[in-house]
Amino acid sequence: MTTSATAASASTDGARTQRADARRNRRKVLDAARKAFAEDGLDVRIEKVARKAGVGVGTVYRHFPTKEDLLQALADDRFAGLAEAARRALDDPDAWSGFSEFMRYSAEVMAEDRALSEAMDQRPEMCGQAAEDVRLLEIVGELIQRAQADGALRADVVAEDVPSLICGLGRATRESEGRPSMSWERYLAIILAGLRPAAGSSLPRSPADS
Amino acid sequence: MTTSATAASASTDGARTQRADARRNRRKVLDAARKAFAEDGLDVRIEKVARKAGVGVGTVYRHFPTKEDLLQALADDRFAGLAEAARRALDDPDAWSGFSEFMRYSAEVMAEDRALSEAMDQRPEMCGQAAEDVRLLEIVGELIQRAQADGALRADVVAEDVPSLICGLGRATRESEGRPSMSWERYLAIILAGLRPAAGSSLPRSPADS
DNA sequence: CACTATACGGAACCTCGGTTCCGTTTGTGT
DNA sequence: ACACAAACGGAACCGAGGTTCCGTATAGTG
Repeated sequence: MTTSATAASASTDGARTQRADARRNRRKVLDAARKAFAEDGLDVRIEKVARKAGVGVGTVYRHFPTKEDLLQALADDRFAGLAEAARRALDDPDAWSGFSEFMRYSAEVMAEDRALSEAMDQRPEMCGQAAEDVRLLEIVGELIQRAQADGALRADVVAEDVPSLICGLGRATRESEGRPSMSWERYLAIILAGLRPAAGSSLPRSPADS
Repeated sequence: MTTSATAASASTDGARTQRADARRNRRKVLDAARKAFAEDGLDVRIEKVARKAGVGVGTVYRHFPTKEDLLQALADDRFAGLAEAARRALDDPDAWSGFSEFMRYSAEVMAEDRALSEAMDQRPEMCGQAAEDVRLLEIVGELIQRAQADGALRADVVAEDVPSLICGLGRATRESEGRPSMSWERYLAIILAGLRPAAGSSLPRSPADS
């Protein structure tokens, strides 16, 4: 079956025999889907994706048998990007700076992609799987431990918290789409501040007050 | 046409002539809807609401011409509750404590009601209207200013931030439904910590939050 | 107890959007 | 240039779920 008889072209063998335009269209669909999902969230119409890609719905479906499959492909992509960013962050000599840079990057991605944050609480398994595939939590875990070892990060933070926080951040931000004055950066700042170890360790509780 | 002739019973005149069981059913529907929406989010099936309420779909529709109307009623209710809580918080002699109690209350509501947080970013106008109706932002604004005057709250926080933060909090929390180990309280703590004035900026630390 | 307006239940209806199908077009090897 | 499999486009199909309709049951009244 694979590399069937007649099929020639051979080329890179590894590259499944596939017509050039097909490969091109796949790319176009993926790109259009990325934008469309980012704009409209989980319930974009396939037809809109097709239109944006300049192809027919049939074509979308040949490349991705199901809307869910398309979403999955997108998710895998995004998570791969996050994992990549997390790895880069590990190289930062300063643990806290690495961690917060990673948070910033993630927040930005989340804020720009409406479907991503929606998927995170409407398709937990899908995201879990995607994250698993790229070892995201392991890497983030390291990031966290390094920062905690430096005493730069609350001790009770766990790798699993990060997706939730980032996701909440994304959500919080979207609210502000209308009002350009409000940016996700402010929220990120608040959360990062909240993640520093409590001033007097444990909870900030002082006897006196003003 | 209106208040047609025959119609009697009068009673409180203000209370539209309405059969007793109708009133009872309306209540049942509303309660069932509250639970159903909270569990399944914006896309519960009306039929499920009906089943939970122990009535037929037709009945649901007599009381609420549209799913959207039902949602609106629920939203109004929730926002009224929040406004109420905010007013109570204003009575707290300690500004920060009042503010953080309000945040806690809101987070709890958000965490328990899946539809509410979904509505906040999928039906902005609806929520905006509901909040408007109960002057929510005004009250929260006061809450904030009081806390800021005490130097207990970051100076750059605005009333409009609260819904976003709370909403994000709700979202962040839902993620953890499966793993009971993770509670919204941790996230609330992080955000509250992040909302204190930046460490450097003088002013005595204020009292408890709990 | 009889009567009627009000409510009820739930089957039928309608719309929307994902998915399939098939006649047509196009890339690729000869 | 030719032939054919691969790929395409988009109309048609189908199930899901919101909404409507109408025959039946009931609260309220004389």
